[in-house]
Amino acid sequence: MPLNEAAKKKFVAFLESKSLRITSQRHAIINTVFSTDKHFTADELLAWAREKDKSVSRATVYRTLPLLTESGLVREMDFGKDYKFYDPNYADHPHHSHLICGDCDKIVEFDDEKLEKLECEITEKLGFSIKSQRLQITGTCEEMKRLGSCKNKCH
Amino acid sequence: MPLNEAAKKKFVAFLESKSLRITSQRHAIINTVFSTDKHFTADELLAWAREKDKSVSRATVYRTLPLLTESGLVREMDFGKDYKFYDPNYADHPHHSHLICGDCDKIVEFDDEKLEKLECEITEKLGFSIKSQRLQITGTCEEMKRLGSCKNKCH
DNA sequence: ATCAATGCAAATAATTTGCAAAAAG
DNA sequence: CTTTTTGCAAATTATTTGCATTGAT
Repeated sequence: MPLNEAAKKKFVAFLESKSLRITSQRHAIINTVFSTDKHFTADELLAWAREKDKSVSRATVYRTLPLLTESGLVREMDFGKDYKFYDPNYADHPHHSHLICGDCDKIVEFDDEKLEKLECEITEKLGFSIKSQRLQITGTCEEMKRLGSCKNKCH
Repeated sequence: MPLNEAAKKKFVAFLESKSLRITSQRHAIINTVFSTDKHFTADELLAWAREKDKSVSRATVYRTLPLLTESGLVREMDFGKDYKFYDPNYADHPHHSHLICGDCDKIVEFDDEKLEKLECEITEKLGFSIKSQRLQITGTCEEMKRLGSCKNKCH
């Protein structure tokens, strides 16, 4: 998957706006993060970044992750495991939601305008204005129920 | 807040169905959990349960929590802290969502039929059938923005 | 030069677990 | 009696942090 140049540029601008430095280690981390659309863990990010630059340490990964989330380009996700996942797709799809297959754990991301509008309405009716949203739907694969496996939808 | 007898009965039935025992410590924990509508941490639950039965240990709390979530009567929640919260209101409102005030951290729970229906439709369109859902909306209090504090809505 | 960023190794803190003793059914 | 549950204390594990050194600007 090619590097998402636009996202990288935004993050570099974010760092510069806070007078933070673009070190070679951060370079490796940034390039890794914005060259995938997969959810990743801190551990995976460390391994991938090290393939590009052997000098990246675990501490630097853990120190860079909060910068990425603070910039809004990456979002911390909780899927009930005891470690966190990070989703790099908020750069391109700032409002997306997650559908998780309860059978095979595959995660589908989706955007839905009607949903977005409804959430906004509900929020305003309660006296707030919406800032952000996280929706996780857990589902069962229909294919799975009919055929005993969810080849098409879930693998 | 009075004990939610119905929820307690359901959980006791759940334990019996798995031939698990109703010990005095579990009694104290169950009574605590179903006598509040607040989200709580493991640590808080331990403190509260100990007020009822001094012999409850941290280990027992941590061993009982997964039983509560497995029963579906309590749900584990992630609000971005490094410890988990537990929500005892799924017994009475199995589909509720959370609206979090970004200004004062107050959490409002709400049910919405239209939302539920829409989520179901989206899920089916993607080839799944819905099993469960978690929605967290973060908002800004209107009162806050106008008056500089959110007395009515948020405190 | 200056000040932020690094790697390392040690610290932190929530949660889990092994085990021998206690209690439920 | 049998089997589960308990408390305790030690273990686990993701993440954080102090510090002396390095590197970006």
